[in-house]
Amino acid sequence: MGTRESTRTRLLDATDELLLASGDPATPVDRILERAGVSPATLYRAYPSKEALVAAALDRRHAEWQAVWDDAVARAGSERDRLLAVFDALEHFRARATGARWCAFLGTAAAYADPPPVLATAVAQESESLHTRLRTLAEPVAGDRADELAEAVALVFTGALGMRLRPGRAVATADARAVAAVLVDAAAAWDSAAARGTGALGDVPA
Amino acid sequence: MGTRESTRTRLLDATDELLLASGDPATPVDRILERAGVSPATLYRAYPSKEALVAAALDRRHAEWQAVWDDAVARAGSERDRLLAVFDALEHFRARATGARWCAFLGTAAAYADPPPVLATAVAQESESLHTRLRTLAEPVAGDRADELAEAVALVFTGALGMRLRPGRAVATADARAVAAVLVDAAAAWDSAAARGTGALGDVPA
DNA sequence: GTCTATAGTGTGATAGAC
DNA sequence: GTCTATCACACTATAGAC
Repeated sequence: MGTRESTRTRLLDATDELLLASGDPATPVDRILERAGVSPATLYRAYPSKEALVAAALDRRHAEWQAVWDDAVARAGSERDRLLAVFDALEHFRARATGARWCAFLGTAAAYADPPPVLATAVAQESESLHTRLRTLAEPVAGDRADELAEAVALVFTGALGMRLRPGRAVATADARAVAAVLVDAAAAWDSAAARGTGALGDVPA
Repeated sequence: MGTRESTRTRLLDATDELLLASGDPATPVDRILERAGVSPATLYRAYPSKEALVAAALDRRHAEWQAVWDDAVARAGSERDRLLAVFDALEHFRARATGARWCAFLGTAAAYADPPPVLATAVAQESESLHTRLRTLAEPVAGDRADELAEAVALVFTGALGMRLRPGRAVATADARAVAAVLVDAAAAWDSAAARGTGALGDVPA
């Protein structure tokens, strides 16, 4: 399929570094081509459009993220820690060479009021897998209220990413994890209270 | 300084609707000019650049947001509710004619890896005032740990905005408020425990 | 034959002259 | 308010190098 270092790989690397990690949605193709050491013709034989290239880079990034997250879950020693492992994974993921300015997927979603289908799909897949996995990990902790807890953890997780856009107000991953831990423990209390058939502190207002 | 409906106002209105609310950072000037019924020359006599116009629109939006937030705080009946009023304000603010796709300020921050100074300033002002106000409102509830609680509320608030970028996963403002309420109550427990001179449940890890 | 280099096209934008 | 200079971008087409 290619030379020694596939041109596709070089294109994906350049896109990952220049566009996704830097979080500059206006990165022109020329800079990607230059960095990849690839000519325009080669790009457009490999991918039908710039957006398709970006989508492919997002897909690859997603797979890497899943792997990092899996490892973090595997290292965790309790059900509570397995649910919170998403924050440990984030710390590892961010520490890589191509850690993103805030989030490659949300950044792509933010760039388009009406995203091209190929990008909408890439973004939606990450959001879906985030929810599905959190939902699964929340179940042993929160039982019937796993959906609620998964949403709360996703909220804090997404908040930690978004806070990086606020100058001087980025939140340490450990702090976000601690905030989520309070929610996890509260939910665990609801759940065991429910198991005992009583209501508990957090029977939310409206 | 203008005709009957100042051209500046019409430009700001158009920018607010077309660029900030729709959350499309690539909105061209032409569409703004067309909507405002204003000629290019007029724009560039009023503002030195497109970015300066956007910054002015952000500043105006910020002032409106502050007013809505002030009202919500004034309507609240307890210190706890005054801190959580930021979510009531968000609900009101979003319900206006020009409610944003997710957030006009974070959207601007996301659009540029290295924002033009005039925009960086507009964005930073909103983030600063968010923190300062939350910090002040958190003090009666959390005492010494007001900073921590303010950061946690900002985290959930920003998370609620960011979740709107996840297709099908937007979080109801009321749900985000309920999540924040759990954190507020936990912090209040820490604070009163501290007042009694004991440690409490949430003595966070690292 | 896959790739590079380069030149070129169409489009649409910012900015400013008239 | 019209009109235009300049530019940058996505993408294509051609011709040759390894």
